[in-house]
Amino acid sequence: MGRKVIVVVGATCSGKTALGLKLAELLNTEIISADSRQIYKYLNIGTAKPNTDELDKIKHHFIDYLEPEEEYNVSRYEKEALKILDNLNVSNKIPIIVGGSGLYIRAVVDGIFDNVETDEVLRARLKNTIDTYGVGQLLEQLKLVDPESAAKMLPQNWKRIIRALEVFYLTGKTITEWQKEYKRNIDLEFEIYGLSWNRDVLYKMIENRVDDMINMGLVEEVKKLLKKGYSKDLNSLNTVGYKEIFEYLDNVISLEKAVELIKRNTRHYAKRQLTWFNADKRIKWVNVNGINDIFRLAEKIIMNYEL
RNA sequence: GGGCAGAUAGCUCAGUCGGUAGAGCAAAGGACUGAAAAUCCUUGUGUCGGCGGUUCGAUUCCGUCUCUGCCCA
Repeated sequence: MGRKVIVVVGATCSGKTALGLKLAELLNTEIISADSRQIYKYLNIGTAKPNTDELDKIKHHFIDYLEPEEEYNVSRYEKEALKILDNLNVSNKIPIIVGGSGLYIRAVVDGIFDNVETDEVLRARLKNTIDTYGVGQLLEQLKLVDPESAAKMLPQNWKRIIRALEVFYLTGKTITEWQKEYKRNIDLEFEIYGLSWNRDVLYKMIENRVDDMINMGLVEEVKKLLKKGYSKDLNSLNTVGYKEIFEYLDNVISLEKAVELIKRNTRHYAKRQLTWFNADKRIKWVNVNGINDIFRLAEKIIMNYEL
């Protein structure tokens, strides 16, 4: 029987942070964030990052971990997260993973095939093919070598197509085959808890939180990022709450419209998260309807662990 | 008080030369293996404002009423 790891998932705004903090406090342990945006420095208000008090009180990993211009990927996340899980095990602490980035969670829980590194030269060449002949050319190539993954690819996802071809050209084996073969051997047992809210209530909370973000100075935060010289084309800034404010600052839309769009896009995001997590049958869903439910849940969860 | 224009899906509107209707947005469902807060796919039945009339048949034409907006008094 492996070492236990507690995982907290759920839609944005569902109280994951609160539950994680409570659990970490009760179990005297640390939090491993699985959030592809809170991982970046200077994205605070718009990502609903834990505040400085909370970060001082409980040690958080992968918060303020990257500069906004840094490229990152799930495979790196998996490796680095596993290292932290090891360290915590050594010091006899039960790790708590908290986050809404489904792919990151999956990478840690199930692993992600990592036999094929990236090859920037090859990528550049493939990108060149796209620029000259269009993405259809690459999709045709992929159809020939790996029809199974080609069938799932859409032309708009050219980065995914490049990745699939990259894997094939570097190894002579398709990404589909690699995925099927992939098996990871780690001695960890993940307990995944999902926070479930009535959809209408969740949406209402999302809307309130967006209003709060504006009151807390989201527009100023975005202006500061621009002043620091960060481009809005950065992946880190292709984020709900930031891209809409860029539009407002460029006078494309009004602030009112930007707020409305942030609310809608956050709802859409929450829905995508739920679709993702609902597919994972290992998740233990807990209905909650307020912060007290979350504290009660924390108490209940820790009863399963000897202190 | 008079005139004009509206009233159709949760919202904004289109349309039916009379055979009970369709777009965008919202919403819902889904996919996802090195961008993942990303990137995509699928889904449109609603007393066509109420009541009468004409008609085989009215959401569509006519009358009337109600409501909304604008204009004139």
